[in-house]
Amino acid sequence: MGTLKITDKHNDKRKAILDASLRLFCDKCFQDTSTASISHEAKVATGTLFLYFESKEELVNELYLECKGEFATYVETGLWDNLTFKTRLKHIWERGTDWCLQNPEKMQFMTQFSSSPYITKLTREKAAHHLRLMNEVLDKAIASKEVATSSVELLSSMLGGYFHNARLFLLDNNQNKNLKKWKEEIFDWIWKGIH
Amino acid sequence: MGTLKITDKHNDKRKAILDASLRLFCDKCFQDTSTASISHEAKVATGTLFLYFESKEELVNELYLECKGEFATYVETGLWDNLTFKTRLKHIWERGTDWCLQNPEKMQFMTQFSSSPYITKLTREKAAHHLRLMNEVLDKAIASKEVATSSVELLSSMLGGYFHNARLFLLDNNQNKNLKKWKEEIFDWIWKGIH
DNA sequence: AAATTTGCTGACTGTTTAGTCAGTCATAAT
DNA sequence: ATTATGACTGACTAAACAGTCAGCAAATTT
Repeated sequence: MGTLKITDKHNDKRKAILDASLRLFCDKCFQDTSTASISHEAKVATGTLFLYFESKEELVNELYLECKGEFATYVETGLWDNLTFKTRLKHIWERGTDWCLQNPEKMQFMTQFSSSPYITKLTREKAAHHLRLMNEVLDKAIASKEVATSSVELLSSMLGGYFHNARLFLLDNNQNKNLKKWKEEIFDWIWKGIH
Repeated sequence: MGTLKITDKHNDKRKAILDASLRLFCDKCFQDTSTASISHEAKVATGTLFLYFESKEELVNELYLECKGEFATYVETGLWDNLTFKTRLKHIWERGTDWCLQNPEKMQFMTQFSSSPYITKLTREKAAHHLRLMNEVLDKAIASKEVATSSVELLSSMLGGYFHNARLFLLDNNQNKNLKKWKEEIFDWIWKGIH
């Protein structure tokens, strides 16, 4: 890859390619989305894609990281240290849900690629680092015995899965007028389970 | 596909191809597993695969259906009508967990392909039909008000996700001596949440 | 105004793959 | 023993794809 100067114009093309990738990867899987179709959707030449990203794999890893980063930034905004554990957990639940409902494509993409072999270990580590504030909330709650569990890993895994499934369910039923009621019902449910 | 007589020999080849597919699909995704490699692993010629399955897609759909069917049969064995809801839910949890721990490759394959675009709507419907006894348990519990929820879909989705995540967690920590304790802790957790 | 640099283009290539089909071989029927 | 059947084979093909590169055009420098 020739080194490109980082300018506004540069970022426009880069963003156009990432946006096009997001749309296409949601429709088809990694292998069935050709670099040619991404370039076409982004309205750049086939070669341009490889100026901005070394390979198709690097492209999808970058996209994954940007989505996770955006999610983490949104969720962790306002997650102050001095709040109670329940308030902080509710904050994560509320803002996480909001972001997912407002960014269905990004949510779908992250779900689809979270178990993909094309996302490298390094990318996963970087993504986990983005979410470190959220993990701190759990760690502190366990340390201060606010949650009864025999294993940190178990709690973290279950809660992650819980949130994830619930968000997917709400996303599937986004049109429904009971959305707000369901959101509250699910949180109560989670809280009953872990407390 | 020419029509093949169904004999023991026939079933041997068919099974060899399905077994090889399972092993390879766990390693790589659909697109990165070539029919040539499946044939090689199954010790048959490349053309033979297409005598038993019309296409690579039909092969993966058949494999998916066989796995789901095997799981359903195992879980639903002994799931009698006359037991209490809690006993029946515990039965599903216990046997579901056992099967997953004993069939890690099939579990991995089902997880990987449950959100794959290569599994058709028809296959999903057939798979759901295999699991209808389990769904009956939920329906009856809701009808008899043993579970408080505002939505059958919500309960079903959350419980499915719960079980699924918990099984994945136990599978990841299969070697651990706390396995039995964790299994019980998770069930109590689930029960606390829904009851 | 000329020269140089740099972003961008898209036709092209080497490789890989699903699926085919003409032919072989083992078994069964006559 | 001869013929017939049908499972099985594997070299082959047409299509698709990631990534390249020689050249162009616009911007920047001299």
